[in-house]
Amino acid sequence: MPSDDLPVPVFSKPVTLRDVAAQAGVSVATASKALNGQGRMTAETRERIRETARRLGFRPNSLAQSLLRRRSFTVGLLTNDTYGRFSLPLMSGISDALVDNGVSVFLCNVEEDPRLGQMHVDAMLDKRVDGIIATGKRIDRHLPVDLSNLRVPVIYAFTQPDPDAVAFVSDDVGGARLAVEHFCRLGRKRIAHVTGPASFAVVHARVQAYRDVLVENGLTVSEPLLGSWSEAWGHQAVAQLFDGKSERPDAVFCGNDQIARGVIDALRERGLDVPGDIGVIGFDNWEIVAEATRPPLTSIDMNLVALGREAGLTLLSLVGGKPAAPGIRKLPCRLVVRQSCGHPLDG
Amino acid sequence: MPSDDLPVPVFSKPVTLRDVAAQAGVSVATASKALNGQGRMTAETRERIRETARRLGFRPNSLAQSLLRRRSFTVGLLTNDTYGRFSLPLMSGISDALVDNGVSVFLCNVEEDPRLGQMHVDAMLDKRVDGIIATGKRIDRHLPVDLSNLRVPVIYAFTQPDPDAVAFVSDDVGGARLAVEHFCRLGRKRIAHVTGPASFAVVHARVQAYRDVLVENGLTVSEPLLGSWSEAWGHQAVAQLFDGKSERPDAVFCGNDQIARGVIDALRERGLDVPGDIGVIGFDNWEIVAEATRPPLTSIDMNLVALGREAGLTLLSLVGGKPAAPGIRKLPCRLVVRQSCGHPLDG
DNA sequence: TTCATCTGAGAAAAGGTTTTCTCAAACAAT
DNA sequence: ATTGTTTGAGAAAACCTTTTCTCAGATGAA
Repeated sequence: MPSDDLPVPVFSKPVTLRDVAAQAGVSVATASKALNGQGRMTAETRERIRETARRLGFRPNSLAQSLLRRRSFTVGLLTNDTYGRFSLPLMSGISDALVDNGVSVFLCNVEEDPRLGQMHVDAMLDKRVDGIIATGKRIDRHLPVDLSNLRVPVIYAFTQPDPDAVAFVSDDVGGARLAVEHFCRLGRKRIAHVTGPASFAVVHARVQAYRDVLVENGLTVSEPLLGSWSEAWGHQAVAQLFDGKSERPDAVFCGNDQIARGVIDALRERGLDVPGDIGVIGFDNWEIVAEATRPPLTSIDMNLVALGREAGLTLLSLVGGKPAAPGIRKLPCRLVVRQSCGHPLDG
Repeated sequence: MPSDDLPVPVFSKPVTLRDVAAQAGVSVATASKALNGQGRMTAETRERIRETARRLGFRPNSLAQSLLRRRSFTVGLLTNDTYGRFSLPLMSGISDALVDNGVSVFLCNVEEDPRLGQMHVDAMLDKRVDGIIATGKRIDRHLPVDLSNLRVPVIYAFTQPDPDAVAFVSDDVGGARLAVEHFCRLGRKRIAHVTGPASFAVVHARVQAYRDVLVENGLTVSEPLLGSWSEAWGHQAVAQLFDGKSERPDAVFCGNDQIARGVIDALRERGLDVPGDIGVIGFDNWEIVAEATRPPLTSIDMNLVALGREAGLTLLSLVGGKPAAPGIRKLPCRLVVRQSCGHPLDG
């Protein structure tokens, strides 16, 4: 027994407003108004049209709507970080903020290629995106694209912004302070800093914060060890720290979680106990690393999902016509305590 | 001295074909034909229109074009893997294939939420995507969306497909064979297998391949150790392998790189040399893990970028009207030799 | 009855492009 | 001089929806 009142799936051509109007015996204008709650008509007419639309499985063609409204409910997301540790949570936050508002996201990877970047920006503009978000894997490098003087609003998230643009980045200085201050609170006295290469702006920012906190707490500042962002460097750094030339640290603040992992492994190999003898704090809170470390790694989380969400929401308000003050907004990091930093020491 | 012949950036409204036509003193129809190389007109007229368009910085409105052509040069990419190890290289390959053909990608994360999934699929269809690609983080699980009987072609990549759909997955059996056969070629005799939980289909597929290769080579098959996908399990597994109850292995094939790393660390802690005493091969070739392992990890790469590219190209040909045989295509893995598997043994 | 107001609904324009159809002018052939 | 063909270019329809304008009929007041 065929059930005639089930919505019939449409296989061939999509059903248009014209179809609905014809079925309901009204004009397309009336049909449109009925479905959008606009215009004046009898409740009976409106309901009949709505019912017809429902029965036919009508869905308005966004292309036609966008063409008319000059608003596509679509934004472009540029990145140069395909495999990225940072851009993924970022993008997750951005998507969250946008899809909740019915906005779709064009994802474009521009690599390091200006030609590719220009191509993508042009394509986005041609497709009439409502706005563009630029994200990257480094806070101190530009994407290889020129986003100044576009016809749509632009937001930068975790990448070097143009002057006078609206941008969101993590507060690296604050994050570094969180880590070092936590060590101070725990009673550690000789806090070392092992971090990445000097070519990164964040390295200098965090080093400065590290120094500041030590001075504020009346502790002696030892020279930070700059290297690469790798586990191998963490190993090496431990060798340097324990070469006997200087006083042994009782805590190490690391520039990222991979370095921290290298440090912890090297310490264990030397028979030193973490956190008993030496506390370790990492940076990035990359769970896959932080949780595999023995003991699990205390780390600084840059709240990238929240940062992305903030960027998305701000873009939407910009698109909606609300102005936003240009400038760089730094969003706070948070300390995620696991076991590698230890408990308060006695005394 | 102002240079009048520089292209003037357009700040306000986008310039339309109508503007170009007016400036060039022709009708929009003629202008359209001139720019698209269609119709008949004097070379002079065509060039004048082209020059005018160039000068005005004209770019056709994709929305209008798509509306008319019923083709948007846009595809939707569904995933349930926001942070994923697997979906990222996959997406990178897909994007590659598509952007080279001028197609933009809507990225949609559907999490595990069928309501969200339906929302995204509807939005894509409303925006008249030319096709949809579904990717996931697991080969043996469906995305929480129904993609059957859509009006556009659908391709599955690295996720459980609907019956009769076109799908691409990695050849896990082949990959496992590559690893175990490599050990055999190197002269290893007692090859163990440490892998993930039984709830994963790939675990069984690889176990079977592992057994087959051992039998084919006349080696004794020891019971594979099933656990979790973590480093910690790798550690534990080594404890089991060396509990003295059974003969010690001289090689371990691991279900992923994290397990392999745990295995190698545990072996080193027991004073065993990798690859001297025991060879280790991982799976996934996650460079960040494989290269940080000491010694660097030999691993099986699933060629996910290539898989993604293949999926993208196939979708395009489907969109172009060329039929594709339904079914699951398995793409080969490859062995990436680093140091943990060792060199051929004497004898 | 006449005028004003209100009501329900359709006609038409707009958004920007592509494509088919039409047409006048120029030219060649008879 | 008449007919047929080619050429260059414009008019108009189409894609689908939204919105403004228009209008006939109904209602109410004078």
